[in-house]
Amino acid sequence: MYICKMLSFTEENHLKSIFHLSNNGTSSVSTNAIAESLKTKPPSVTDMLKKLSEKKLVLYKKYQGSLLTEKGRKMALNIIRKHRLWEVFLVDKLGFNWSEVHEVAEQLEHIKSKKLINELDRFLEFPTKDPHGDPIPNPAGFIKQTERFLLSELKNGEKGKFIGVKDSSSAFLKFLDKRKIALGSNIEVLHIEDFDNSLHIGLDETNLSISIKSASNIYVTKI
Amino acid sequence: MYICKMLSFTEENHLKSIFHLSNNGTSSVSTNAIAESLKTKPPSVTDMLKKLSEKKLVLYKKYQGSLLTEKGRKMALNIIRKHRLWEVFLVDKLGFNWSEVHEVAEQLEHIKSKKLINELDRFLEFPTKDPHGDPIPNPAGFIKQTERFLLSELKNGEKGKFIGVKDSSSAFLKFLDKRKIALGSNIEVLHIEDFDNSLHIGLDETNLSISIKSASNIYVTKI
DNA sequence: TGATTTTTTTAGAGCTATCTAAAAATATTT
DNA sequence: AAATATTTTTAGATAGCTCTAAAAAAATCA
Repeated sequence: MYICKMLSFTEENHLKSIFHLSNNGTSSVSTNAIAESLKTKPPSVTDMLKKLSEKKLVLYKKYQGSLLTEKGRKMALNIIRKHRLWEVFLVDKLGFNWSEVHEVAEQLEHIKSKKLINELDRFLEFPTKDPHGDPIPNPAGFIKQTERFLLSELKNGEKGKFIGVKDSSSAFLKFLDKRKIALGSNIEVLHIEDFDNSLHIGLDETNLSISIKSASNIYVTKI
Repeated sequence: MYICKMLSFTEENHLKSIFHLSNNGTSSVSTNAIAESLKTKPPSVTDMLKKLSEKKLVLYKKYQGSLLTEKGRKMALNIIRKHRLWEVFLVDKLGFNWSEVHEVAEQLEHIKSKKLINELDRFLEFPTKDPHGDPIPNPAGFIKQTERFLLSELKNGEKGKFIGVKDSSSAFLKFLDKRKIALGSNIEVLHIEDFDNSLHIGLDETNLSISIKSASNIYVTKI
């Protein structure tokens, strides 16, 4: 029988980090990038890459960056599935704000119990998106991406529906809250300022200006 | 400001173990007993006791056993509070059987987030007992014990209400399930067998026999 | 009480995960 | 292409938690 030995928190975090840095596991990732994203140092990452490579979760060749294997990608997606389901739980059931859930979900995602996560999924009525608009992988590790654009990519006069954020830092989410920009909002690009590329946008019944930096963190579907 | 440095899983498990082995933190506990309950070896426990003693969570003197300080007792109760609230969640919301929750709750109890546990408490509507009938400490670490007896202590003809189990091993809980002995059941001692001390009991509309060993694992209130 | 057994601690080692400093490989610039 | 800069790895150290084997203390027994 095939036994998938249990991974440590650290191993799981590395897999997740590689996944996020690699276009959903499709491209290869540098050691430094992983270290930065995990707030650790490159030598620690090198050690871990060797270990994950032995476990056939990562393809690793010295100095050549690292790439998830199919098995590693599946494990990463499983952790992400857990993370996002817990985020839904925290917001929908416990009344957390979307800016507060990440830290707690980082802990909850490491709980090991198939039954727990499947029952949680059912309890939440099989959600497909987390509170930030990110898709929730199914138990087999399949993830459905809808075609999306950054708000900053839209041209004058184009309309989009706000479906997710790129950077889900607490600061940015609170920024959006303050301006009443919520998932599902319809946004129209009314004018793009030549001087600083800031956008004047129509949001529901009101108008406001946001910087190019903010617009580059907002995902929309064109409508 | 007073900062309570975060404890590791291992430290938390030791505190919890000492609490359970010490009549709710009132008496002192032997090193071997702790090692046995944590399925670890005595030298590991000795090391940990020194550490917890430095943190003022345990009173420890070489060869003299160990006793929780008030601070240590509070921390243990907080972990137990989390454990039991999660058990309620698993049974009431996710449909787990009471025999399946322990292992998962052992993981969930270590999640660090005050907000999480307080909101969970509210979401569960402030339960006072876990699925095995054990009381849930309040956020301040206060725990309410109802007067209880072992079924084996009851005399012929006495009646009790089943309110909890002493040993909540999965095997014993399944044993109770099979016999339809559930929390809240009313039990009457009809006869105590001289030969092997087994009990003939009345349970709701039926009668059955259980061994003295089983009866010594069942807590009741007299009615 | 003296001998024996049990409990507990010390000593020393291994494993994981982390780090810093220095060396090696790769990438960039001139 | 050579010099320089950056990235990555190696080497060696530290900290937490675990173990076994042996020593020390306490408890039990005869």
